[in-house]
Amino acid sequence: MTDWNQEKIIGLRKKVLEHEFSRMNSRQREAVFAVNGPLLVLAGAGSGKTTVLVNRIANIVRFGDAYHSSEVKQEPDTGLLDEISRCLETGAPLPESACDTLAINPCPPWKIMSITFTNKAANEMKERLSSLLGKRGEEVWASTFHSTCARMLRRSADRLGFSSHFAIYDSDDSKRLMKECQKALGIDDKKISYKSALSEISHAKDAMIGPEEYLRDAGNDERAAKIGLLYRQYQSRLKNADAMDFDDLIFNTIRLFQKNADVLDYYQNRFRYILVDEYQDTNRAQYLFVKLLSEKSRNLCVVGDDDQSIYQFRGATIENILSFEKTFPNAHVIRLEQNYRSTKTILSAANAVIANNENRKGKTLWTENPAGKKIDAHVSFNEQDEAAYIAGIILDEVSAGRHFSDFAVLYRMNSQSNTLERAFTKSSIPHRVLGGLRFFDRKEVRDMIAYLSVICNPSDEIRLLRIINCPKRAIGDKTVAAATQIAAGIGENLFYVLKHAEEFQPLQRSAKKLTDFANMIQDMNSILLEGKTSLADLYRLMLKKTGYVEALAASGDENAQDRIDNVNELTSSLIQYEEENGDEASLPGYLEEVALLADIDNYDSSSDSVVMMTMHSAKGLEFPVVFLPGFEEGIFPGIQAIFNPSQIEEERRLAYVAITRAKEELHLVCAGSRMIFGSTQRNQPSRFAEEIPKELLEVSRAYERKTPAPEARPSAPSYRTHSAVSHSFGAAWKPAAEKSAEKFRAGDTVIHKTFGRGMVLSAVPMGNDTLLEIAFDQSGTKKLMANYARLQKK
DNA sequence: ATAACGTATCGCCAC
DNA sequence: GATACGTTAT
Repeated sequence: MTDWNQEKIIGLRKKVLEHEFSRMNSRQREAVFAVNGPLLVLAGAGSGKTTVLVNRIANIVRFGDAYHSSEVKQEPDTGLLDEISRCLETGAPLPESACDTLAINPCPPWKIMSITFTNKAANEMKERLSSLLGKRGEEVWASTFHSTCARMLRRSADRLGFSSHFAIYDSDDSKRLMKECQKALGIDDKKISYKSALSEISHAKDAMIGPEEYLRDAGNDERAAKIGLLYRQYQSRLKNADAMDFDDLIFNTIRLFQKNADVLDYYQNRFRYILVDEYQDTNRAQYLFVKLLSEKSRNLCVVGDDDQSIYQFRGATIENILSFEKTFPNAHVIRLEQNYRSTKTILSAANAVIANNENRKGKTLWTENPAGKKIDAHVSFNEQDEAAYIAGIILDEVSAGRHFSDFAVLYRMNSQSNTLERAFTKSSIPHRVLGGLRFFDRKEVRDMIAYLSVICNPSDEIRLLRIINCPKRAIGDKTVAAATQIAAGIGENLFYVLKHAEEFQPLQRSAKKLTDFANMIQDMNSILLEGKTSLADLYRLMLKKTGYVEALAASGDENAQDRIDNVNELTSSLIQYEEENGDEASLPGYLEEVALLADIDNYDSSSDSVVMMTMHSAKGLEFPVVFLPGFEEGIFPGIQAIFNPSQIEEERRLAYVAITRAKEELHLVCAGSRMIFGSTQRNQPSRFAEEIPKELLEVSRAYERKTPAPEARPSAPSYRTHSAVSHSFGAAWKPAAEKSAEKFRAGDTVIHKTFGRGMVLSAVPMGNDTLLEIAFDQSGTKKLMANYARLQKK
């Protein structure tokens, strides 16, 4: 092949690749083609980072490093070259054979690891990979840190003295376990709360400090020494229960790598490319994990935004992103600053707010999108009015043609959701609340999970303790304490003691109850091990044997039916899991999935309802209209952050995340007074609202929306005026029950406050309300909800 | 010894 | 406002 030919082929190849990824901007393409070596992508909100990640993987799988390579594998025959040129001209997709010819060092998909933050993001990644790469896309390892580590640990669990089906403890289990440890060591919760102990231990694990080392470091510090003892006890109990907590998953994987060169070597060779999303939210241990894995290949790509780092409270360190270039010499850095999501107004507001932070890399997002509406900053009287205000806007805009699913309400803390929810229910606005009490956090569901865990692994003491007397089996605290003590004394696990209760003098009295219980668990364990029964059937059998549902029904609990429904709902969850995983399905597998589930994972954007969640959960999502209630000092920023500059910066980043979720419209709402933790507080509007340039805002106050009440004065309303106006304000918006009596039908002539006179064309009942189609004399035909359109019949 | 009842406490964000 | 604990009734 002549030099000339080679050059021509390389040139053509570049053209083809650029064409293949032509839907992206040049910066994004740069990231897609920068395949080898460390790469840091600083991706602002809405700059298309998921697209970049997915396409980068697709490029690696299909073309390898062809874009930057000067190598030419073989001279393609002229027929193929002609065909490629034709495709370039017409924009037709490239034949697969052409990809093969052009590719240099393409990478099999299973050699690529992509780590995301939530399962939802991982699934989205998998879906987009499948649509881009077909079946090959499914072979990419795309999951969260925790599931990736769990997967690796199960393979080599024996090296660490765990079984391959070890249990994963979530924070509730950890909490229970820590309380047991405190009890065992006689450490008063008032001196060292289980919370502070757990958080200390979590930090220690993040720094890769084990219990013994921690105790050594404690020295003369009495408190640290006690925590060290708790730490040691906690870990030894976890080990005995064949269980790991969330932090252990990362910690133990790193230990596994450090102590077993062959294992590390295997994974270093196996994964040629590693990609990490949301890198700003990784902690030290996660950084170490990624660093170890990529040491050989050096092909590490991390994507993140220092301005969106909102998990420092749980150990994420912004250092990881700020010092990436130092840690990985010759790292390539690419900034994505074009935003495709929001209007100019929203983006300017976000930029203005985040500019007040000191500690950041600094970047300014821009967009080609239109300026859009001004940001609505509204001051309402109290939290009920705030909720009513939001409900009112939603109804107005739905009447004007928006869908309920266009709206999101993002709040700082879950406890804010109640008032909002009540207002929505009252106005029959379909809505879903994410977070708060998750399905899998409900007591009865946790009980069922505990049963399944114990059936799977009877040495799981924490779960065993949870269910031993639930439903009531007349096994009391004293008996349990005695049994636990015996177990510790003879070095066997609790289950063994229960099973052989007759042999132990102190347990004589309750021996039968204990052995009955143990036998029941063991029977089901045998059935599980036989492997002939489906998980759903095993679960049904378990319900029958334990009599849990009957006990619930007899309990007289007013929510009994709900709880029974939840217990039964778990059957569907098991069936679904089995369907999705086929032969791979296993009880430990199911339990792992459940343990690593985040509530955002259940978010399904397809149903037409308003979604409510915390600002944290909303990271990575976008909505046409976003409401941010509680935009007040003391709520957001939260009271605990106000006197701490670094926490204020984190809150401000959260504000930045929240604001940039909005595509078209943003509403900042605050309340002049609010009931919080049982007492009424009067909060100033949030400093973050003050940081937005005035010209971007459209400020309104509650009394301006309605007919101004004569006693309402524009500045600092007294408590009296406030309550009076608040009442009339609330009443004006509260029409659901009263007004629905007024029925409209086709042919009626009506008057609307803003649209004027019109005639009802059709009336379709919808839930508690009626959807009206009205032809207005002036403003054309509109669809309105009868109860909220404030129509007058003529 | 166990269960039911009443009282004190404490609140965010999440894998 | 729920949940964890301590107290009392069986």
